[in-house]
Amino acid sequence: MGQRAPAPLRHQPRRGGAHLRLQQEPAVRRGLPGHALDPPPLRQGHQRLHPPAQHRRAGAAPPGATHGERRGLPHPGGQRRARAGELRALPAPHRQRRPRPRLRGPRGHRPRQGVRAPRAHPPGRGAAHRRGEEPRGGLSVSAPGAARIRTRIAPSPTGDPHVGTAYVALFNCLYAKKHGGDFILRIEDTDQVRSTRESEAAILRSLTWMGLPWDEGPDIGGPCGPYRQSERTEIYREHAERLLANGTAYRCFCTGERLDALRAQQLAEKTSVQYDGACRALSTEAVRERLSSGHTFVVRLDFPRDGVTVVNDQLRGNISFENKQIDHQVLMKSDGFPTYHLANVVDDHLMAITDVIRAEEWISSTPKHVRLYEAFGWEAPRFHHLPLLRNADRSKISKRKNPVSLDYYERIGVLPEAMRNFLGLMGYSLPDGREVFGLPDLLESFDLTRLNLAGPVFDRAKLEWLNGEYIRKLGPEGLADRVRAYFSPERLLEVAPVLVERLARLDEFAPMASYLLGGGHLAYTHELLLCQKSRKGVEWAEATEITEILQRVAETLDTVRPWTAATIEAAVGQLCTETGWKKGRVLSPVRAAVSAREATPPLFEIMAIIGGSVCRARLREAAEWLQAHPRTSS
RNA sequence: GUCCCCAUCGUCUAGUCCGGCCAAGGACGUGGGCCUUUCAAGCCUAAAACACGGGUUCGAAUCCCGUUGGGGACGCCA
Repeated sequence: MGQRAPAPLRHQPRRGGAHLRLQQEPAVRRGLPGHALDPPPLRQGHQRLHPPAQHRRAGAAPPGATHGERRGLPHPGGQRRARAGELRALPAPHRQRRPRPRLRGPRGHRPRQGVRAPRAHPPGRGAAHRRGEEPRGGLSVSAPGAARIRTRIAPSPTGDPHVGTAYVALFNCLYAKKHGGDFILRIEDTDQVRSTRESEAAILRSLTWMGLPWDEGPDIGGPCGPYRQSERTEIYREHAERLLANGTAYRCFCTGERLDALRAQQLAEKTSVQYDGACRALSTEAVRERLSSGHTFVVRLDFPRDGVTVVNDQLRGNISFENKQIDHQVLMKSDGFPTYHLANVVDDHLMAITDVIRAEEWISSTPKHVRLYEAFGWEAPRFHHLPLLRNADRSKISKRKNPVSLDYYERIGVLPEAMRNFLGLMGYSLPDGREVFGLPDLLESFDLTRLNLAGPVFDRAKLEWLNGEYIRKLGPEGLADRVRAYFSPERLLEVAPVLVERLARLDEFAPMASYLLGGGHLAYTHELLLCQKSRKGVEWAEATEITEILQRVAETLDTVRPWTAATIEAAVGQLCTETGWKKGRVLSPVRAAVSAREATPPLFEIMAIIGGSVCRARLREAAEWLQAHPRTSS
């Protein structure tokens, strides 16, 4: 796939990439109200295209496999869907992945309460839509009762585009395409303080670079828009109102100070840390009084103390949580914006998401989401929790221990197809053991239940080997093409201004621009990083001090957006005032870290050219190098 | 601390559901060798793992229980 185009999956909204267009039939209408969210049936002809995958885990059957099918039992047509509907809601042990009920939860008690859906079976999504709850914009992808598979990636625009986002996006995209469905991009910018448009743009750019096309999103629109949560606040407000009205949520007037004190106390007492429900007991009058006197408040989700809430994870089976362990989550912040929990449930419902495929870190808040679906009277989507990418020390992947920005990998010349392939190797494997493969190969046998649930370490050595494989496959002409795109005219023009005054001959351009254009590893030395040269002579700084400076600068630069010489200078300047560090003390090691040279064009200009993701990575790399190479003597 | 998830070479993994074909296979990395003016690539080769303890069974990497270890969550972040 690599040779044909840099991004084999063209961005073709509503049509899917050419290589991925396996099934594009219209959404199938099911005539059975009340079961809109039954595992959607596989299309006619699906079996021809894709022989049934072998499902290792009973509880993780593909959409369309009913209980009976999973167990290899006959299923009389009439009963079949109803039974499946029940099973979706019941904490029934048969749905578990393991052959025999593996009871979870404390003391191995079989969960009995908590999942309330089965009795008053909530109206299916179709019914809800008919009542006028269809997404803004009217158009209906999800016709009543439609079973078209819809997945989404919902990044938060609060920083660099994250490799974990790409990982989750990959599997969402594959799952949707495998089942002939839609893959939606939604921007979760409900954190007013940290969200930025620059970050959002960078995320869209990187996802496009990755070659994972979405069918609906903030840039291309779609029938369920807007796809930016900050533009949907009215929707959340209405929904919060509904919960307040039906008593599943309540207003909380507690101050931040009270909450902090409460948390501190609970920590000291070593009990579980959660809200004590004080405002739950507030009388209507008390609430009215506080409201009229202008107190700010948040809306919290009420959770009964008794019982158990069961989350059915498609990859893990049933997971039960004692309700008393679950906090009364804030749903609406005092700024009127929703928290992730509310926005995500409301949007997933309104956008007719059938399968929530997200990172494992969400497992523990899923019972809150389950409760929210119940509180609204909606049927929940299927949940699939992906393992977390890890650092070499097996902690959750983080920028402090690993470059995590997609922009970084693009800048250092990782090919998007290699990145996709590599991410596809994280926790996943093809049945035949192939390791070099493209999206079409992945799709052919794609089955989420093949995922290895242990968190995979993101191993750059293997990524670079894979990238080399792809480069070799390019051949000389392909390589020339790619390099031309990599050193694009625009990119050269960024570098030209700082070099134009410093060249005697054109051939000096390449060596002088190497650290500006490339992203690769720099060779650090103690002399470079620790020597502070001035008129007074040479002074050696302490490695620990320089390490700290480098780390603090990297940290400060994390949030700088847009990335320009001026903004970088301002941020570094501010850091210096805050810490009392002298500029010269800071700038010299920063220059060394970022360029591995003693002399360069003006520091902030070259940093702007090098790019934020690479600068931050180099600062951290240099700091790490210093820690790993303590200066013994001289 | 509480709750939850996970557990095969240093790393990515196959095998686990349906126990015997596994004295555990492949890949990255590492060591050695071949090829080659050199390097890379390629080829050959070596070292390298079923966390531990019980149980079930004729038989356990695979099923059950426990322990240990790792991770995540416990925000008016997502």
